[in-house]
Amino acid sequence: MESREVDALVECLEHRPPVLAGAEVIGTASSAKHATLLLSGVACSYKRLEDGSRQIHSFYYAGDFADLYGYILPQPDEAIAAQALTDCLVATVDYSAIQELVARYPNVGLALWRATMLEASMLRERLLNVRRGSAQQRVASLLCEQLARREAIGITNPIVPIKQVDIADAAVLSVVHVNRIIQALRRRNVLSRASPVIEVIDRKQLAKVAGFDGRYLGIPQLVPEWAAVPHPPAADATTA
Amino acid sequence: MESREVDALVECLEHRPPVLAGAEVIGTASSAKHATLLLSGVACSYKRLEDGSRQIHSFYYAGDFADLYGYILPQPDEAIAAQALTDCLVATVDYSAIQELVARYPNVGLALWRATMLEASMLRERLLNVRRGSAQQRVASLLCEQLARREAIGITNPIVPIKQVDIADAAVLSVVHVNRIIQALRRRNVLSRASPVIEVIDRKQLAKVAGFDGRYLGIPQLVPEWAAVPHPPAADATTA
DNA sequence: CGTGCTGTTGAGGACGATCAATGACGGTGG
DNA sequence: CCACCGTCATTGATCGTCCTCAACAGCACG
Repeated sequence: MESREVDALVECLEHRPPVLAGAEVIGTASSAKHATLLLSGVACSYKRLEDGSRQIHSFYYAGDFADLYGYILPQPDEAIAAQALTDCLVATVDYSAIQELVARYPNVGLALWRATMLEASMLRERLLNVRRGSAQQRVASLLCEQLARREAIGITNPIVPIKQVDIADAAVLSVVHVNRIIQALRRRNVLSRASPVIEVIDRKQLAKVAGFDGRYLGIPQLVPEWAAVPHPPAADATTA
Repeated sequence: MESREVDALVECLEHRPPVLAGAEVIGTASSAKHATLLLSGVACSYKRLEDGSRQIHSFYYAGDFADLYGYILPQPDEAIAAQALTDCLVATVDYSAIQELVARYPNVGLALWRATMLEASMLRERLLNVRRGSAQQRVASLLCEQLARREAIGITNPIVPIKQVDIADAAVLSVVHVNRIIQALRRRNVLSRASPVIEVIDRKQLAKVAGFDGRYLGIPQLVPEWAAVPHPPAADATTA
C-alpha cells in the first residue's frame, strides 16, 4: 500500500475509548458491522470451548485487524471473540467504508487479503508448534514470535507483557506446566530470573531452543535476525 | 462469483497429467509461478519437520487451490509442500493470469480472499481440535470435516479414502494410537467393522462423539445437517 | 485487613508415544 | 503356483510428558 491508500484508510477510522486489559475488544463478532483495528497494546482472538476453557489462536499488535473474518465470511463462528491482553487503543472501520476502499484502491483489497494469508500462516505455525516435542519448544517458539512481531512494529522492549495463563491458552498447555517451563528457561539464563514478568535476555538462545524460523511471518527485514538458527558447532549439553 | 467470472477462470486453466497417490502435487512452492487447482481426488498440504515427520495442516478437495499462499506472500515457507492422498487431477493457473482476472473481475479477488479466510478458519478449528480432550474426539472431528467437505462438492460416499497415517499426521497423534481409536469407533458401530478402510456408517453418532460444529466451514447449506449436536435428552452412558 | 489474581511448588495419575512384532493383502518374478 | 517383498493395519508392553488437584506466597485492590 502506498501512502495515498494508507491516508484513505486512516480517513475512515473511528477512534474508540481505551480498552482495559482483560476486556473484550469486540463483542460477539456477528453483531457488529465494522472491523476493529488495533492501534496499541496486545490483544488476542480466542475461542471459548464448551468446558469454559479458552483457546487463543492469534495475537494482535498495532496495525492488525482483530476481526476481519466477520467482513468476509457469511456467518463467522460465534464462539470466537477477541480480548485485550494489555490496555489497548482501538479504532473501528465500517464494513461499508472497507467496501468503498477496496473498490477504489485495489491494493487495499490485496493488502487485506495478504493480512489474512499471514494470519493463516501464523495459524499453521502454531499448529506445528503444538507438536514440536517438548513443551519447552512450544513456549520458546511462542515467545520468539511475540518478540519478532514486536520488533516489526518498532518495539524493542525485551519484556513480553502477557501473563502465563495467556501463554498456556495459546500453547495448549496447563498454567502449571507453563510456569515450570518458564522457570527452566530462567535457569538457562534465557529469561530474566529476577522478576515474575517475562523478560527475554538471550534471544539467540531462545531461538535455538525453539528451533524458530521466522520466515513464516512474512517480514523480510526481520529474517536475517530470526532465520533458522543452525545448531552451534560447539558441543553443548542437551539438557543442561 | 457469477458464471461469467467462473468461465473466465476456467479459460485460464492448464490441465496437467494425473498425479498418483503419494506424489507431490506441487514442487517446492517457491519455484513455480503458478497456482495449482485441484480438480478431483484428495490432497493435503503439510510441513516437513526437521526430524522428518510430516504435519498435515490442510486438506484439499476439488475446487480448492493448494498453494495460493505462494501468490500473495513474498517468500512462502519452503518447508511447506502438498501431496496427493489419492490419485488426483489438477490444473494450474499462472500468477499473471490470476492478476489479470483479479484486475478485471473484483469478485474473483474477493472469492480468493474468502477462500484464504476459510482456510484460516479451518486451521483455527484444527488448532482447537488438538486440544479437545480425548484423541477420540480429534479423530472423529477430522472425519466429520472430511465428510462435510465431501458433501459440499457432491460426494456422498461414506468411505473416507485416506490412510490412518494421514489421519495421524493431521490430528497430531501416532499411527498406533489412531488405529486404536478407529477400532474403538468401530466397536461403537460408528465406523464399519468389516474392512480396513474407513467407512462411516453412523454420521450422527460420529458428530456427537466429535462435538462437531460445521459452521466454521462456511458452507451454509450444510449447517442444518452438521450443526452442533446438542446432547440427547435421553440419558446415555457417557463412555458406553 | 480481607479478597482476588498471578505466580510458585509438590505429589499422583492418565493419556498417548515409542519400540517391537505380527497379520493381511497385493504385486512381482521365479 | 508359490516365494518374496512392500505397504498398511493391528496388537502388546513399557515409559515419559504433561494434566489435575491442592496448597501457599506475593501483590494490588478495595
